[in-house]
Amino acid sequence: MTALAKSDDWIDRFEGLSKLEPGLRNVLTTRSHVVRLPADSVIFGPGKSPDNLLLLLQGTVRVQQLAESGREVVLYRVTAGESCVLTTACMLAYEDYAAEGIAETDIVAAAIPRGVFDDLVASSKEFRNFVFRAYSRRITDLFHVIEDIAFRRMDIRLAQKIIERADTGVLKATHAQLAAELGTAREVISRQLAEFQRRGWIAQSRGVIEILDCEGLRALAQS
Amino acid sequence: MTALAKSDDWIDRFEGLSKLEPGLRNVLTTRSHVVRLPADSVIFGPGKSPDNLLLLLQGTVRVQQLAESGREVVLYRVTAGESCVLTTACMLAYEDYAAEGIAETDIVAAAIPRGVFDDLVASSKEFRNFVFRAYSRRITDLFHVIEDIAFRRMDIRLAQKIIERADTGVLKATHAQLAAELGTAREVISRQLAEFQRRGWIAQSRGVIEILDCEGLRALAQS
DNA sequence: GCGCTTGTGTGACTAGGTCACTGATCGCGC
DNA sequence: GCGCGATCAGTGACCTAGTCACACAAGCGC
Repeated sequence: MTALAKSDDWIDRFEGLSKLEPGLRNVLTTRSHVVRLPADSVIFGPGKSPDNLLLLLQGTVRVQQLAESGREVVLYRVTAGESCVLTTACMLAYEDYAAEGIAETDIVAAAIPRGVFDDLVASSKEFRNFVFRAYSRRITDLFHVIEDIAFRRMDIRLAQKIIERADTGVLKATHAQLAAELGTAREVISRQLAEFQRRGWIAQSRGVIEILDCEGLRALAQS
Repeated sequence: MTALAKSDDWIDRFEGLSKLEPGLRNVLTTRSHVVRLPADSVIFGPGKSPDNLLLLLQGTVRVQQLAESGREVVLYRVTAGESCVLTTACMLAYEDYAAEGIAETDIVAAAIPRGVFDDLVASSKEFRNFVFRAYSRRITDLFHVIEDIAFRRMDIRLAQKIIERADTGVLKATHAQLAAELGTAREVISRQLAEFQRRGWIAQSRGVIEILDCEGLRALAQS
């Protein structure tokens, strides 16, 4: 709370905000507060619309869509230096959505109340640009999700996902989690991974995928 | 051009704008202009980002996503009384999108230049609400598209689409067009429609589907 | 009528999703 | 260390959806 809340240096972590006029920087820091949330917190979701715009300082938030069937797809992730615009500005109006945002790690974020958000949009062209660019970013993310789900092959999408999310050649995730990432069923992931393993691209153990042949995966991912 | 452009009564066709202060109504009418476009005009698309926000007065605009493979999905439609917010505010920033907006009928729309849009967002809380609600609407539409594509069965989606788009019991569309609506292949539509026909729910002829048993379709659509 | 274009029907095949399981592995309490 | 419940992974049978390569049919201009 204290150290971060009293300085305004977090503002500079946001590309579009660094050029904000000093007066408005002040508004931002004095009228927002820094919050910390543990991993797995539900930031927003059906029946829980937030009344703050969150600017993420540390950690990542996963935004996913749930179906009644219980299946899910990951829509996008908000990482440090990005904002959760869709939550505040959008969710207000149409409540029949089924997306939720979950803290994937412990997070630190600046929370801007609705009223302050509105004031800033009114008074700063910089801030408006920041907001609309953030929207733009998210919406193009959604377009990509749609394109992937509708038109791309699962093996390619899975290979991409593994490369994208593998940290130092190792990915800690269960088959069920990967299935939820890609909006498919667990069995499909199991079968695809078995095939990747057969080809010598990966090694598997419970909850862990180790990349053995990154080139093999990449070749598939790019096709 | 003339009659519509000189009066401001079109503003009242937009729910969120009717309460706009008189001064801003004036800004809207004097600094925007009414445009007419023929059916099939490309409003925006890859390589063609618009520099006006369109408020649709008459007609409908279809927004669809194209894949390199040539396949497409319809994302949503903008109808009279709605605005094309995603086009202006979003497309500015991230250019690597593959969505396009097409006039589905001849259209009449009020075109608000970027600068005027920005001024209005800055000066009117009403207008901000209008804009953010419009965003909200579109984004929830996208969520529904994702949910449909990822988790719903084709036969159900097709039945819904037929009901939704059939005018007085008749739908003029080719199988290929319906396939593009739903992001699937033409053959899939042909087979599903053959099945619907076999069940006596519809009759088909070249480019036309006639609903014979709306209840049958509806029962499927709601399951 | 003849040919062209566009729309539709079909069979064979592959990819992906569902269902109903079994077996493996882990953490934990005792 | 042992047993046990919970979680994770593997598998076969089956169904739905998408792909490919066609044939066939309807409208249209000339």
